[in-house]
Amino acid sequence: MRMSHFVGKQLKEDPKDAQMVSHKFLIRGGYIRQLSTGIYSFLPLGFRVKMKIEEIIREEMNAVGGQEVVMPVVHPAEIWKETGRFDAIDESLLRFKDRSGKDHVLAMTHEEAAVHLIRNDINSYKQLPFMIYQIQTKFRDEARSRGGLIRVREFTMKDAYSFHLDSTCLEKYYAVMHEAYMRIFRRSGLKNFISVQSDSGIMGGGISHEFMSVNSAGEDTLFLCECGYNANREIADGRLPGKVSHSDLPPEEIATPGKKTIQDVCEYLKIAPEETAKCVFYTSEKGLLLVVIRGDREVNETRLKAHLQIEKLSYADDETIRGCGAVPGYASPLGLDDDKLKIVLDASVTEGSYVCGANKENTHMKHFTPSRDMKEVPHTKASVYTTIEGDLCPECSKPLSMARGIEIGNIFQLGTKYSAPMKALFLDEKGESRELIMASYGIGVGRLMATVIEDNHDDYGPIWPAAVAPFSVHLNALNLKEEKVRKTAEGLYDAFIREKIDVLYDDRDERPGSQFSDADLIGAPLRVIISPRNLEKGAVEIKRRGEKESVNVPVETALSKVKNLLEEMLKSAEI
RNA sequence: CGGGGUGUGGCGCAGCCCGGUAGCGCACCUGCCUUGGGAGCAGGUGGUCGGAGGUUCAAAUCCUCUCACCCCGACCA
Repeated sequence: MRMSHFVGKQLKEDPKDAQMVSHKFLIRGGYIRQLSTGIYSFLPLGFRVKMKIEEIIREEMNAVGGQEVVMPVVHPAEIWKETGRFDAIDESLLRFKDRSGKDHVLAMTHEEAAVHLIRNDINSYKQLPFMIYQIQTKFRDEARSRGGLIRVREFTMKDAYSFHLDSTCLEKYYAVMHEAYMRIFRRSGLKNFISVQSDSGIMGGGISHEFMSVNSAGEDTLFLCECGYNANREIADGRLPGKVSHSDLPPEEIATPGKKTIQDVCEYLKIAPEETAKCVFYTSEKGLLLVVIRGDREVNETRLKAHLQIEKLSYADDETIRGCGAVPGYASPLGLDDDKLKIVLDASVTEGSYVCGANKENTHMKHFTPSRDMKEVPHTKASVYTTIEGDLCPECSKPLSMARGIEIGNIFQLGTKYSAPMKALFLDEKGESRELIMASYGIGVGRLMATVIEDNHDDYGPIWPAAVAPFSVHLNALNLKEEKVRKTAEGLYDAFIREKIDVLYDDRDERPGSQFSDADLIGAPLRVIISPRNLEKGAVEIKRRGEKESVNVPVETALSKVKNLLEEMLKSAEI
């Protein structure tokens, strides 16, 4: 490609909107342009990178038996009603009517469409297992998009769906996909990524993993251990460090006038928050809930929902709290109207003694010892506190460290969550009708592209790994007015094209500084420079993006040298 | 959805407080000159100042409403 006619200009200044490095370079480099909040066009440069990434994904999906399909972006509401998600999902599912008034949605994911696609086609266990995948546009009406391609509303996603006859088969394939994902991210050039256990939320069923690029600008909070335990904050199960103090004394009331918050109580009584227990009231579709948790800890609502199998959770108001006999600000799990609420005793307070509310205005109680005092009170035990840095690894008991991450992919074991309501059945060996067992696997292509920049850049622009670079070679001709320069450059350009090497030829009569700056933003792994200075010695210069040193080679050997270097770079990326 | 902020040529901004009919840098066009890290000189093109209404002899500037976009938070299949 000749740069003189290449669409997508490189910008000198950072766009005002951008905070993240990848966002700045994607705009400045001429990769993408924003059309609306969270909605972007891809310029030729961005499209090329996107295609390269998609090709890696395609290869890896095909390598594990994937069969590529295309599914619609516009779905009739019916299939989403079959699974109940039409009503269950919030406004992020964009709903609209067609001319006849029929409800439709813009697909945010394709479980329903995939099941619909195969349910009449699959009827025997002999056809199982199999996997289909798509690389397509999806839409989620995110409450808040940000960070360029990191969090958008319209995006390209690779989604795969596998179908199995039993959970053994599913688990086996799930592990195969996990490996394929690791290869995809490695080949794309990510430097620091991990898979973490995650919550499956509305998606579904059982075990799930998120693939996270560790990045301080990431949106997710992760807890990591050197033993290999990695978990998203939503599912992390760090153990509490330190000893608990235990008292054999009976509960004893203590006046705490006007002290309603943990902080106030602690200052007043001169104790630490971890010596208190607090009562957190929630309303849910299963009624009023009370979580008794250590004063310094927060309730992890994701874990609470998962534990109680509920979907909706919100803080209860004071009036509701009084309704079960509790006094807001001074609440205690003791002496409540037990059939009006469900009490959850969090693992942070199952042992030890605490200061807790006394269910009386302006009064708390000391020596509250749940293991003893809760014996007569109906309750369930659960671990629903939020893990913090320094908690101990649930697997090896070393302290956990905290990190931020960008979610670049996820895999879910769905079970029969979709196949059951959508009646995707097959006949097993015994001739009995059974529901298909499913899993789904997603990768955000644009987000992955941005993350590759986050992991591979310097102050001047992206340093694309050869496997995903928009061009392999950036050919600079310094001073085109010199006939010799022009001839050599044109000759090499033609040679690269003949050899099917992706080359971007800067044939503009720009000064060297401008050419180099633009080349840095475009980030091709190899730069070939033709200049009067070098040509006097019959040489052209070859330089790797991101490295200071360059080599001069005779004009005649430039082509083969470039070919060798590219091969070498690609090989080192294939692991 | 809550809090904060910004809208003025393609991009980045000044002008607004204190009303008088739009300016700077970059980019772009022409010419000269220059060629190893975003040169220089000269001359140009391009904007109903996000939109609507109002106040006024006069509005980018003051008032009201509205839309868009950004940041923090909530949410996130």
